[in-house]
Amino acid sequence: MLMYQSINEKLASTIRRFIPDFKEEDLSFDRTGHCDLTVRTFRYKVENMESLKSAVLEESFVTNAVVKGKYLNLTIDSNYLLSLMHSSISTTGQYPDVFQDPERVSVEHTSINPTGPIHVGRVRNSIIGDSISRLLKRFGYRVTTQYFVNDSGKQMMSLYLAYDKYNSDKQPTPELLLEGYRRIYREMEGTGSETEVEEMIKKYEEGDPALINKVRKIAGVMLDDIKGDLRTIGIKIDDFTWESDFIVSGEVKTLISSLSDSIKTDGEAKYLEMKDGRKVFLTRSDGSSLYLARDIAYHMYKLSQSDWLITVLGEDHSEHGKTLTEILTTYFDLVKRLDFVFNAFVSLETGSMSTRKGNAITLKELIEKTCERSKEIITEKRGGKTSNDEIAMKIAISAIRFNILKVSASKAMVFRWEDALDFNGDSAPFIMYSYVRALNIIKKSVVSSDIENLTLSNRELEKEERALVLNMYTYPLILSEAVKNLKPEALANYAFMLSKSFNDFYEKCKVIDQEQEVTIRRLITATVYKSIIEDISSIIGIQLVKEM
RNA sequence: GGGCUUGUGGCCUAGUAUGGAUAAGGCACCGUCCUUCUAAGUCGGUGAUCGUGGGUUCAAAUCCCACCAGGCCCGCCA
Repeated sequence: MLMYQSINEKLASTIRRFIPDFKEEDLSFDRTGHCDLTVRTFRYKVENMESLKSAVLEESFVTNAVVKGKYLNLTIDSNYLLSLMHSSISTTGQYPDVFQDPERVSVEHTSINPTGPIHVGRVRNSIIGDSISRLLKRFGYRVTTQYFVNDSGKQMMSLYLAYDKYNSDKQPTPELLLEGYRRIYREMEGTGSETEVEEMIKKYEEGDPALINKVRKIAGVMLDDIKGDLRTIGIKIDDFTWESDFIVSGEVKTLISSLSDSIKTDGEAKYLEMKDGRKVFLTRSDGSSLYLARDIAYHMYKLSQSDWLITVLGEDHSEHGKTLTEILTTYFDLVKRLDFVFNAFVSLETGSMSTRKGNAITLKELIEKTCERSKEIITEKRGGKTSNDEIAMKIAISAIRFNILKVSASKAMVFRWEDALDFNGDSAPFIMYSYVRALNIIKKSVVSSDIENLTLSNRELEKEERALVLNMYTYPLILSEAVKNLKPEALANYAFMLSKSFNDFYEKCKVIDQEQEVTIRRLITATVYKSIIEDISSIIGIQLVKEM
């Protein structure tokens, strides 16, 4: 949790001396160019705006106040804000400060069936989930990331069966498995017969240890491939749980019997009736369990070790999320916090992506092309000098993560190569480049060693400098909102806005070779910017570089 | 048919939770700025009935209702 206390809180309490029911939300940083911070008084009866103004002016950090209709427009002392941020960074190493929260949070994401390599459509879920988990860690929570591995359904059985039928004499590789998977689906579609797979599901469900071992071995090959791809873009998952574990351990059976008072039956199949009348099935009529039953068991498992569960799912699972929530709250008296984040799909201009159809753009492919493009640009910028592969890779990965994260999760995306390979404007390289500029200023400045002990004068700042300081000051608010709404994309958008603001500062306010007091102040400004960008980058997965 | 969700300049997006001042950016296009901390940058310009129609309000991109269009779901699949 953040230690930060904003000046808004202090101001609000001062204002309450005149307006007892004043709410902090009527105090906001101004984006229309009238002032720094505005007080809106529309909702309240204010007899004397002038006396409110004088009271607010008593706050040392308010340097000016102007009444404009129902608005009270304030100018804030930028030097004060800058010194707040600077002292936080020099004493604790970061702004805002943070303290460890004992609450344990579980973040489940990705959880794709290991029937093929991860593709651009799926990786959105991973990027959002990973960013949320890093965001909560930054906020002080104890976070565990989770992946639920489906090894018991039709898709997994088909993958295994295909290997067993066509390629069992060969060493299983992701490519070989994928080829067999596509082939067996074509055959099943052709013959219309799925009996072989169905029999196998039944055997699996009965807990046949030899079969489970073999299927997991095959699934493991694909899963390792997925893990490797995720690792490349900086994503690590702590805990992998296999669906079949809950079948083998008998937890699914225990769960179902614990629900026996509420369960209804259709023939031999067991289901629960939801409040809206929907029937949700837990078992088939042959007694085998269904995904919902196993996922309830999985959620119970996660609940046993966490205080707050977050599950990132594709939007096709939104009904499932609703069902789970209803079951956990009504039948298991869940009091812990349970959140689902749904992401809309990424499609191609030609339509949806599908591993089975083979028209998906894999993450590998995306990384490769983006990296190539990145190398090209570096070579171009450096005037033909050799490019640095490590820097190119970091730029590529950051660009990929940023491009996918920056769009709100609920919004459908169309993947276009031209957008993916554009490193201008609203992109990670823009932010990374601004960061390099800040580093260069700090590196080249001669007074940097004394920066810890400097005091700021009260001299008026340039417009661009003031704007940057104010924008940086709001970082903790952005961070808190992102946590509250589970919207890591807010940080991506903020990082871009802040970098744009830094670029304005960079163009207009020279740091080196100015009057010493000006140099120092601007150096501190650049240092705070550097710190915030490092902080955000570690959350949204931008891999900063020292030169570009 | 029912449910969920999205609709903002030519294209892409932010803002919608908690209504508040001339709707904020990016791409593309036209023009500007490198002997000064890296031009992957800066500044200026063109370009918006915020899907449509009603309603609530002193005030609506934001709240309510209806409609239109796209996406997703409505399985003893996962």
